[in-house]
Amino acid sequence: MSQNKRSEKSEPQSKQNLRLWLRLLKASRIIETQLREKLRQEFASTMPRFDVLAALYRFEKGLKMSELSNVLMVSNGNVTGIVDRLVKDGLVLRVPVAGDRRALLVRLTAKGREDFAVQANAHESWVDDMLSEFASKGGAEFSDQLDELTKSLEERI
Amino acid sequence: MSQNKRSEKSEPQSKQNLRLWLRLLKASRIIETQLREKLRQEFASTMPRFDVLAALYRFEKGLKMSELSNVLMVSNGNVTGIVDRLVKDGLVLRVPVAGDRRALLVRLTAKGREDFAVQANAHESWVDDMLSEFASKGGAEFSDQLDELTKSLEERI
DNA sequence: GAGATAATATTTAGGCTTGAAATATTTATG
DNA sequence: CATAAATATTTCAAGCCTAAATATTATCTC
Repeated sequence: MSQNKRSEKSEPQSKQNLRLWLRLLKASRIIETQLREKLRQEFASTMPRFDVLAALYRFEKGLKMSELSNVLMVSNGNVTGIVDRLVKDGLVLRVPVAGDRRALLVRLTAKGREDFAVQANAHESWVDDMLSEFASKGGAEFSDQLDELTKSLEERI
Repeated sequence: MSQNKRSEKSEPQSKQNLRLWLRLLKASRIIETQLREKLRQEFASTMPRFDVLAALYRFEKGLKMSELSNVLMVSNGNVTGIVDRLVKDGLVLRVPVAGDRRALLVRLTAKGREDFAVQANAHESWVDDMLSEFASKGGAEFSDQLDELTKSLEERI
């Protein structure tokens, strides 16, 4: 029971916030759906795979499984399966960590690095195609507001 | 025109658009994750279930399976499973459509309607709690921009 | 009407996701 | 040293999600 009793008739603020969230979700889903379809069609891949490769591309020395799941903000068990499949496809390696036999470092293979570079270029241009029209009219400000929103959300945790 | 707002190197537009998308995705994920956790903890339910109930609550006469999947922007086969479970839990009914033996109308039961009303109130206040701080500083404009973004995205399809 | 095409819903196969429990290893404590 | 606590990862069960295949019913065209 929150201290805000929004059930009063003349209190549209919570409705406005709800609408804001629904709009955010809708825009996000449209973009995500299109990107997922592109990844599937062009590279026979998926968003989660792309996200893992992106993280490993950025951290060249590799990431431990737990670090990977932190960076991606997904559960531990989730990453295991995705990495399993990437290993099977030769894009990623599990390397033992010296001095800690519990941990494994996940790293891109040469092929993984090459493949991702191509995919990342395509991905960037897909996003650009989707957003360029909107962004030409105040996209920078909007982007900054999104950043503020995220910060405001993270403060609450 | 704030095209060269960044550094002297003038980052390409596509990078800015990519950042916009990543910020949108991040904000969306934070909210979604928190809502999902709340639904699970408070009502032993999930987002997809909530979404289905919300759609059926809005369309009192019920929706065909295909209409439901259109409204929710998810695949046909997906809805089948969710509705199966909602039927099993007594929140939803499948009703034959007179004159078309292919189609089924999905409708809330009395219990479904009652349960959802409670959940929707809670959901609205969760969202309000998350967004009220941010929304107090220009949230209305931001919301309108989100709406424009969605329209711009939908024009491209 | 007959046959083709479209609409509707389900099933299937494969992958994604979570939280909880299980396993293995390391570190801290008595 | 022994044992408990903490850390790292995997496994598991359940549900979510998609695209493709299937089955049934409706509609269209000739």
